[in-house]
Amino acid sequence: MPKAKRTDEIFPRIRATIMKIPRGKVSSYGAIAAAAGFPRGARLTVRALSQAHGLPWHRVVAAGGRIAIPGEHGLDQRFRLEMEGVKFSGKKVRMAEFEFKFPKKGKPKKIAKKAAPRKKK
DNA sequence: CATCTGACACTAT
DNA sequence: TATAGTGCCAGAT
Repeated sequence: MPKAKRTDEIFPRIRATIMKIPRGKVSSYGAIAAAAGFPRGARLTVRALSQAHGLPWHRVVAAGGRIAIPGEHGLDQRFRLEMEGVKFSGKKVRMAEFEFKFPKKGKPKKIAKKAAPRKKK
């Protein structure tokens, strides 16, 4: 088995995560990456969206609900989100009301979780 | 193998 | 709010 754990698992995983975002909700690059298994892979989410197509890219925003897409595409994204029922506060999405939380894998065992211990090298 | 780039996140000023 | 610097990860050259 697997050892694959390579970049081959990155895109498929991120794509699947993005697909889980329900209509009318949004998520951030960092949150998606973390949910997919890459706590620091915000850039990976970016790549996944840019390379793959067919994904609800308009439901993905930067931290704080900010639209990180330059040019008119950003306005397009905002328009699409409003069309789905998402409201904005100035230039940002009201994350407090529309940020989608991904399901934690979880196992119903005791809670716990301590901050993510960073791997040191 | 070294360097740069990118639809980022976070902190400091 | 805006700008700048730093860290992160993978791909492109």
